Amino acid sequence: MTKTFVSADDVAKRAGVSRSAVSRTFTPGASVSDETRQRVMEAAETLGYHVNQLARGLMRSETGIVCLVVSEMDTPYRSKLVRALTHELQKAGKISMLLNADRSDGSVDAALRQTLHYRADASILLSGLPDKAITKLCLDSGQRIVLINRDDDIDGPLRINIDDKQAARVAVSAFLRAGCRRLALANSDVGTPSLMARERGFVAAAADYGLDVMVVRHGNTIYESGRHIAQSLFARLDPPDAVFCVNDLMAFGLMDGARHDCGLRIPEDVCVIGFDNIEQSAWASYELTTFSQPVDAIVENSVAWLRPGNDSESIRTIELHAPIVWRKSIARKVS
Amino acid sequence: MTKTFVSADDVAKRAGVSRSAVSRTFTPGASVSDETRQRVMEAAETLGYHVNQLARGLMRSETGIVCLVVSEMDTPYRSKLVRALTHELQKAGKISMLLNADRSDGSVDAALRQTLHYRADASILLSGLPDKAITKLCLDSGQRIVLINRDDDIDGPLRINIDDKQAARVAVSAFLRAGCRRLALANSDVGTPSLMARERGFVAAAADYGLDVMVVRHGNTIYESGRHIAQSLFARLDPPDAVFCVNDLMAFGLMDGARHDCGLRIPEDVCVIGFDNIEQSAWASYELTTFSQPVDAIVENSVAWLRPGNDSESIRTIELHAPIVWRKSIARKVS
DNA sequence: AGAAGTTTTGCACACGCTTGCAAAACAGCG
DNA sequence: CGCTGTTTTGCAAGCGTGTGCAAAACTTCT
Repeated sequence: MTKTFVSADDVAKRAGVSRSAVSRTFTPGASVSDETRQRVMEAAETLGYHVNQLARGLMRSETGIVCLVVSEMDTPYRSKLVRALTHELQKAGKISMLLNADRSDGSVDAALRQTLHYRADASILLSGLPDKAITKLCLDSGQRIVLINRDDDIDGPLRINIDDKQAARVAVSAFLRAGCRRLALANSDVGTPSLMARERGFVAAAADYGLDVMVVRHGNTIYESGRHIAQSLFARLDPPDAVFCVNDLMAFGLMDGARHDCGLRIPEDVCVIGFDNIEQSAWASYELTTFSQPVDAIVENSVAWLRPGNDSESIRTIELHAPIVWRKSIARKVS
Repeated sequence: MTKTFVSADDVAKRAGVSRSAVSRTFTPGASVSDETRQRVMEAAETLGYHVNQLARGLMRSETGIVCLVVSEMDTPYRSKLVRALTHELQKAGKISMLLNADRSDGSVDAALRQTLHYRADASILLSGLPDKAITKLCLDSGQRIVLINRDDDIDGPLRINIDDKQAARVAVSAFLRAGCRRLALANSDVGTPSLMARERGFVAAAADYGLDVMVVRHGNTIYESGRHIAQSLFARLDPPDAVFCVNDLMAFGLMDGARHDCGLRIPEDVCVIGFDNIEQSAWASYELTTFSQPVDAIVENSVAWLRPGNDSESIRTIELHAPIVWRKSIARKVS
């Protein structure tokens, strides 16, 4: 347990130069002669020197730290997003702190506090909704905030949303073209803005065609809820012939429920559409028609917003399109 | 863009005390009277003060930062582990930095360098294998290192491994009891120590019973590879009646391939066992018998190792048991 | 009240870095 | 060689915190 980090002073001594020279060597664009840079680099290499970013962050206004606030990150869609975000952030020279906001109770706020403790340059929220006071505190501290799929009305953060309404409309028309008439919607009890937007959009679009929708909400936005909903939906005397699930996980549960619990065939007896287009949608057991989350665009926009020199005043909300991906969970009814 | 963080000085001025008093208020166990603590807390609250952990890390030897190095983190098993780790680390007062080691080429080394840049207290490696020189550098800097399922022979890190050999042996005996005799093993080309241990363990255990194993390796350790392997295995004149897949994702691919591409039934025509026990194993479409990764134990041991005051000299390797989880992908052959 | 013992408090230095500023070194030129 | 203009370099002052040390304040006891 020596716990001996090598400092710029050590390197300076070894290279026979001043500490400033070392600092400048590792500061892009600073004025150092090729010769000293060479010697510094050499000394740094043999000593194993690494700039202390904590100390650097103390002087500069940027720390290079970006916080990702996310709950239930082992969900396929979330983990995909987190992977893509960290990857892109690293490419942009940033480093990501992962803040788990799992315990529901005020945990997003606690996470944002950590964000302040570590003087993060920015925070990206994938889950939950922060308290306005804390959000304001972060913004006042010069932090940038990105809200992904959280439909907040606070001014200051960048909001990236999916056009859920539009997607829901496409879902309805897809069902109708396939000859379905008894529409159902499977949602969770969670009530996230985007989930509710999908539900409302679907119901409204159906209403435009004069159709009612059986809306069922249950539990969390997970597989088991979908399966549970299948059992209650297909026990009805007027069971649906088409179900729009607010995400893929619920869709898989619903499909498995329909097939294995209720003895139904998909798409012959019932058509299903999901949302997110996670890996599993393409698996042969599901072949789920679903809407593709524009992960790349989300990431790209988030990272671009963090780059200095973009006028933070101009854009505040970005709405992205989620295109439908056709697979085999929907097909024309033979009448 | 004010970028104005409030410092301990501001709080001190507001509360009418010295800056030391503020510092001590936020240092557990320091000597402050109840009255001043009260006043400091109040001032801090109204001003929105948050201790600068970067500066604190400069003085103390601990930064509270733990780095998680992981590639392909959207894999179900990995994301589950990352979620559990961050959760437990947060409970222990640590914060996790997520380092994406996706680009294969030396990216683990680059990640470990970041680890040094931010003076992390510890690093936990879930993927890849680091260069020995860099590992040594980290250790020399007083960092603790945990290698999960990387069977490295460097001395210094804590190594947490699964008893793959034992699991493989259980798999063989399960197949034999079910009446299977033509065993196969589906592996990827990746060649991770743990994957190879499963393969070798399975082949060796089968040999003990005088049985040969058809070993097939293909691509990455993912769904598609499993499906591909199914097609090649079941095209043989002596197709297997039991397949052990080195992870669940490959098992799902293999099952879907067997069922949807080759028209086989599971478990009637072929029995399957996987590894990891991820969410999807319990889904009705798969009902996969598999080995459960002891995620909680892995996390618990990792975090315990980071706690100060455990004698870092004593334990170096922990081998954990992965119990089998019985589901329906294996059943007695009717002979 | 005064002595002795216990908290509490403020000062000042250290941590490892960046950066403005002025001195030093260098290059170009007559 | 001296003059001017351009790099390069070292000094020193910060950045926001923790902490040893001695002075100050408070307690307790005779």
